[in-house]
Amino acid sequence: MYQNLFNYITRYTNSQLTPLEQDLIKNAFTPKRLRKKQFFLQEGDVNRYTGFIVKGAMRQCCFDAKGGEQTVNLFVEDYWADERESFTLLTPSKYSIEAWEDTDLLTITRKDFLELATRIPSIAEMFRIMDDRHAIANQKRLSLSIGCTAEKRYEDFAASYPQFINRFPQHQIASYLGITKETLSRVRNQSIR
Amino acid sequence: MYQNLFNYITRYTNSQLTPLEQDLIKNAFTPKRLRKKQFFLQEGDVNRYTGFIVKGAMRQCCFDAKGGEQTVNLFVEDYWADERESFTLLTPSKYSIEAWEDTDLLTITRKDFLELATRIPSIAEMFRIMDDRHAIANQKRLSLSIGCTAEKRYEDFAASYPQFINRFPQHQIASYLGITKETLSRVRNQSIR
DNA sequence: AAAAACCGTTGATAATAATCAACGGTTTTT
DNA sequence: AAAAACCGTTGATTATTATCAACGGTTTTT
Repeated sequence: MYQNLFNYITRYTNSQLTPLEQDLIKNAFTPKRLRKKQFFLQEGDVNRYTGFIVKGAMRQCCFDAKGGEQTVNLFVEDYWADERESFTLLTPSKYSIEAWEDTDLLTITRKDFLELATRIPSIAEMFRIMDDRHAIANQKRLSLSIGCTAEKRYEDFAASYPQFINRFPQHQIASYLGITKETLSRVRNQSIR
Repeated sequence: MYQNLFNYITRYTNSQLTPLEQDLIKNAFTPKRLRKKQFFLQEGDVNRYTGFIVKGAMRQCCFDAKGGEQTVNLFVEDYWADERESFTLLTPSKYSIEAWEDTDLLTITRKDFLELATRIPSIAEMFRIMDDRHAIANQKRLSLSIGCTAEKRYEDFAASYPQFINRFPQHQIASYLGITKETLSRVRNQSIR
């Protein structure tokens, strides 16, 4: 269960965790299991916990009055599932986070996570690197979104995140890309030819 | 010159800088002055310095073969001008950063900045808070971009960043929003009625 | 086992925004 | 002071994408 998280940290920071640090981490996180379609976070609630995904798939989304929904983020193994604004500022979340497969998580509050970072240098280092990569990936997604057609956006998505393609339905991927499911379907079928 | 930066740090962290810390900061940063249309960073170069904008306005942009250009970020006073990917990974930048007004900057390398953070707790704290806010703002920009029409995006932009409206030409703002200058012009003139 | 909900696809039509072109009014350069 | 470049606007046309509706084939629920 915890091995994935240990691997993740060492892979990010290029340094080993001591047995003592591993114990600290084990004590700080709480395992949680969700079934498909269960919510980790409900719109309007405060997102007190972030969750490291050991196994499974989740999405961040919101719903409007007329039955519509928008998917804004997708998560699989080795992702952290949280709504950054709510988790950071402890404000009510505008989004929900839903398990899309049966999912195993390791959860922790922001306060405990920050405290852990003061005790374990690797965790502090991991935070910095995660923020860097997150900012870089988001900037790229933004550039594609404001500068490219639906077709190019899907092309790039398929090349950059092949691990998402067969784990989420197309209408969620379409929404994530900012297009309708019909347009995505046409884009996919045209690019076969 | 440095007072704006000191104010910025104390405003972010809610804690004062000691005289010693202020001296450390003064020694770590190098002032730089740019005239309008001068480049702080050229596409293809490595972005070795980030710059705190004391006074002025800048934009991050790229140019294509056929004379076109795309503006992906706008900066004014109290912003940090850098291209995160190139600055972090020291890879050649896909973007340029150009002064759009005569601009005064305080510049520093990533290495020196990180080292400063180890000596001055307020700087480390500032990094964390900056990353949080940056991630939150970018997520919002992304949600608007994939979920809203040109009109809504401009509305939100005008409400959220009034300080940009009269300092950058409309065609750059249009590009930043992912629409053409003609569409922005029409959106603006329709919403008057 | 039957019913219901979900999913991806296709077609027809409508809305949105891009493109191309031209214009006067700036500002900048020479 | 004249020429050139830049800027925002408007009109006409085209391209892209959304919307609405319907369909068969799944999967899930009852």
